[in-house]
Amino acid sequence: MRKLGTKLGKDPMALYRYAANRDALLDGLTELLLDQWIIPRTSDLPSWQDQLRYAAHDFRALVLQHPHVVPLLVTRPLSTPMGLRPLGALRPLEQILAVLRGAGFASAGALHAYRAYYGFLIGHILNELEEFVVNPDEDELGLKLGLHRLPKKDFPHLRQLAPMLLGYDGEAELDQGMTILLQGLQAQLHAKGPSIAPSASPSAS
Amino acid sequence: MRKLGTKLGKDPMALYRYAANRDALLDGLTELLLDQWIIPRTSDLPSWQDQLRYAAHDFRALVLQHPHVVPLLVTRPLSTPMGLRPLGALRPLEQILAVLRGAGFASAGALHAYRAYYGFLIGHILNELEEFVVNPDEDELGLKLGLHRLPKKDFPHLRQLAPMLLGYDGEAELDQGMTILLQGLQAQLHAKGPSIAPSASPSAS
DNA sequence: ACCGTAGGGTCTACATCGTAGCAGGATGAC
DNA sequence: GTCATCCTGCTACGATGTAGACCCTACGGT
Repeated sequence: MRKLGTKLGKDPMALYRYAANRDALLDGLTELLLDQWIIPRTSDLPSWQDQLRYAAHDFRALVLQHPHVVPLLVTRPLSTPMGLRPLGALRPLEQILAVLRGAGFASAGALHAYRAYYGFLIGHILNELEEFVVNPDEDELGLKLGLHRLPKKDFPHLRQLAPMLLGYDGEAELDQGMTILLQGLQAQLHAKGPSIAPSASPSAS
Repeated sequence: MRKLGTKLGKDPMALYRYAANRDALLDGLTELLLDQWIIPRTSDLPSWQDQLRYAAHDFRALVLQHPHVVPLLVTRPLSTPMGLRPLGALRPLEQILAVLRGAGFASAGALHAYRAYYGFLIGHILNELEEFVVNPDEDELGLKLGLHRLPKKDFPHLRQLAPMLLGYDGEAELDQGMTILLQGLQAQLHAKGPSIAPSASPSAS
């Protein structure tokens, strides 16, 4: 607030003319971001898998431009009920549901599919934004990543990962994950009927 | 700090004998939680898919007992490089890598598979912990979930979801997602060879 | 020309927070 | 006895979010 105020050359209190409080302002940030998320329309991209795949890459590109909003993106929904979120933040959800319904999912199936899709997507983002580099100037891999600290006995596999950690290709990895997920969803769709796995307890608590 | 201090009947400053600062204390919390995560050993559960499935359910049960650490769990790694995390927080990672290597994944493939797995897992958790209920006392679904606020024209699909939102079964949904993911990983494993999609740059930097 | 109202800005003040600095007190080794 | 080690407490400082009041400017109606 104070920092933002001076950044704008205004009094910090001036901000409260535009947002009720700090949290509301942060909610606005997430809305601004989510509202930029483009979900291809069925008329532009006939295959629903392609639509979702494209949307996933678009989302990734978007949040990578604003990595600092990611913590907000994941923590705010934990305290703000869906019904109270700004409309701009719900638009992508609605559009994805539309894509899924159009693909043939029943309404419950569409919800499940959306959850799997979006969950996977932000899970990937969280993975991609994790830090590994400890000493950027260091040449030796183990030192650069701080992995030398780990006992060789207890962390043999982790210590071997150093080269792969640096060669991370987030886009390829997301695409690969999407392939898995979309194939899985398609299989569920073709299985029709229950659409939700016929295991577990039939009566919800 | 102050709150915690009074809760313990001690001076807030006494805490600083045990943790360098607030952040370190929060890191300790996540370590405490992650260290309770049980990854079944191959000797106990021969199928690697079953191991990962079991671990996923265990993780879910664990964090549902401590939902307030979830924000820490997802945001802390964004600022703490992997190499600096406490050992207890890295142990599950190491064990999962061991499971994957044992299943036949090469070291790069194991990393990719781990990322897909863990990303999917926390994505699910974030989904499951989202709030929807606005007015718990309200009987009418739309009002209860606050969905009445959404324009019918713009949010037809979302408004239809009310009944499904309340009948959420996180355990079944996680299990279903795991089925998709594990099948996908197995397919990658059997494809052998590159194990990672044959695109992108072959030479790591 | 006047006034009223609304929108936006600033100042001050307060409670709350994390934490540095120092001063004890308790315990056990020698 | 003396010392070192560990732990606790007090005080104080700076930073933060924000309530409350006051003020300035713009503008429409008359």
